[in-house]
Amino acid sequence: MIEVCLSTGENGLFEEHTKAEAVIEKLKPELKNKVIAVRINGKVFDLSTPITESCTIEPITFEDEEGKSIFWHSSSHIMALAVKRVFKDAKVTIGPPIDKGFYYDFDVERTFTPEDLKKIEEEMKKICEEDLPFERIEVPKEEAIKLFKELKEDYKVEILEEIEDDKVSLYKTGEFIDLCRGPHIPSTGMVRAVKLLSTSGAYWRGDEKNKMLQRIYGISFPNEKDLKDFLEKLEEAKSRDHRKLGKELKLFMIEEDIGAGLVIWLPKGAKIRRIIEDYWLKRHEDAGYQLIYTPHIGKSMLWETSGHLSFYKENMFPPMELENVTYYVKPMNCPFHIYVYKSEKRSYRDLPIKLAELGTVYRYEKSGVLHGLMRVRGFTQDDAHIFVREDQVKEEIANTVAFAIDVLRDFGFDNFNVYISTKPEKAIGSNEMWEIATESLIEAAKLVGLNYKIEEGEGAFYGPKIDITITDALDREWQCSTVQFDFNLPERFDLTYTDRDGKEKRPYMIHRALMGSLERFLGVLIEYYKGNFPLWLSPIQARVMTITDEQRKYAEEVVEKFKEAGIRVDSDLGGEKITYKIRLAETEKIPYMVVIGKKEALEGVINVRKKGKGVIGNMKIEDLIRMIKEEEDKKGRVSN
RNA sequence: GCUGGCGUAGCUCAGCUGGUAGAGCAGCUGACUUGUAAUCAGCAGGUCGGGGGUUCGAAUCCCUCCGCCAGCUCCA
Repeated sequence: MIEVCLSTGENGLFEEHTKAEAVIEKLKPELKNKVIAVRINGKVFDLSTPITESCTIEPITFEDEEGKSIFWHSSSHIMALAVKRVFKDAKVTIGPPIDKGFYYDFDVERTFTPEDLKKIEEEMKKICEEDLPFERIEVPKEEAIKLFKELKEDYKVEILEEIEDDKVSLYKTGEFIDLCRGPHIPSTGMVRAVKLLSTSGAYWRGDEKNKMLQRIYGISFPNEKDLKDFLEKLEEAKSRDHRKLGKELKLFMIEEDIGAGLVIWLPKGAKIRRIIEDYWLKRHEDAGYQLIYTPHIGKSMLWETSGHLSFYKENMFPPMELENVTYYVKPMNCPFHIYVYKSEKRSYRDLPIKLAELGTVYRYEKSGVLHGLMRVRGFTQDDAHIFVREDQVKEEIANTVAFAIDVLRDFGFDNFNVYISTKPEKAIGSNEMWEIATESLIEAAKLVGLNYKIEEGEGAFYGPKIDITITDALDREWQCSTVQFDFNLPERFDLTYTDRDGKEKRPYMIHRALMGSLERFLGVLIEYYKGNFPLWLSPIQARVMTITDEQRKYAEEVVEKFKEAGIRVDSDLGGEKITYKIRLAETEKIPYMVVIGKKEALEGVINVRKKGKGVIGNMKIEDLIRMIKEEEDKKGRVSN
């Protein structure tokens, strides 16, 4: 007999080789049909695993992240079985769980149509009703290769040939056998709700040079309700899509006739941008940056020296030639900033020199990657380059990261992801310098209290970097802030300063952008706030509206007073009913609605309604002005 | 760029298997003068993304280009 404990506290004595599921059924019957797999001594196993020694078993359910992964992984096997039933010649490749659901890649003669998806989904439901067990089979690798060769599953053979172990595990579900590490749910009956979401092409092993396979994405749950909730959330997410809201709120447009990926800022969006720019300017001057302006194009020699023509050419707009000189539209601002540095002889006393610019750059992005404001071909970076001495590296990086975070917090962002990318295989600069720079980035992150992830080897060849991403409505991450160390450009452009000892030394350079690009930043802001911008960013802060024509004159006086107080106000004094005007203002997401009727005009007050909250009541004009000012000062650091 | 889907009025969308376009909102005009999320009536608005083809006839079928959406790849 062996003693088995559950992590939830129960324990009991069992025969050796009792299966994990039997143990759980005995000790904690309420978990039956809920437990997906078990963890024994830190490792995850199938429920059918026999227990061979005394141990503690931790049941894993769908509530656990790991449980979801297993559940969805098993769902992808079910999908593969369904596809094999519907399309006999389909070859299977890989099918992992993902963040929300699963996919499986198939090699098929023709692509899947939406009707095919329906058929496959129906077949999956059948398979779930059949309640087929997932059987684990361990075989020698050679035997597995032989098996998959017979089954003509070339991709599986290819994967097997790269596996080093002599023994591999297979999982059999119905007539479908897949090479798989496991673990899996006990049987297909556990999946009670399944929905196939989309198809797409995907390169075998993610390599553009390989054959394109057909991928099917799906989601599944242990009950119908979870699926319903999931689909509702998807719908909800769509409603906060910045492309939809941008159109509805008239913030920006991207017009086919003008060009893909080229953004037009409409008056209201432009207003927000202007507010952001003014704020940005002030913050940068306060932080010791010097603001500059540089041209949009530069001679090819510039880009040869910078290395862009050898490392970045495929992302640059094609050259233009006039008077025998070739020019390129700038994809980055750095070379220009470097020339500003070079415009004077620099002393060690001058450093750090911080040059900032809202620089508009153009990059060729493949048509398939364009995405609203998030990925465009022309955008304005809130760019800056900091030239420092070696002994200033740490401090300046810490300052810059803290600055970035502080700015993001003003915009209301509080949970972002921070990534620190370290030295890649191909890199320039000494190990020592890489270490100092990387260490500085890590220290800076710690100093500001950030949780960060290290991305090994993901740095640029010229230096390590720290990136801060913000998540959009559909949980896709977008990089906004970046602080990048550069050992390369100072060398290429032969930057120097005269040190205390009279010798010429090479400065280090830090590229940084806080918001990244104003376009992307606006996109992220729209989704984050669902279009309900905090007051300091609202293009219109208050709208004055009248109940009848009689109040027009008084209303105009009220508007004037708001304007004098520096509040962004507009008015709706037309002949429509007040209910209509209110509805309009609500859909336009105007924070404060000022209603003026007979009573208010008579008493010289205003009636105030707050968006989404309803009527606040009557007050003096000055009271609302004060309220607005106070709210404005908090910027995004308050939830509204 | 690749795979699939899609492109009809300013916006949101309808238009069955081919028979030369329709609604709501917005716009304009007029009436209504209204108390916190849609007052009524009338008018106007479209080379059905561009080009080519099949057909007696194309928004509808085919080809091609452009753009959009999802994903892949990329993202110095």
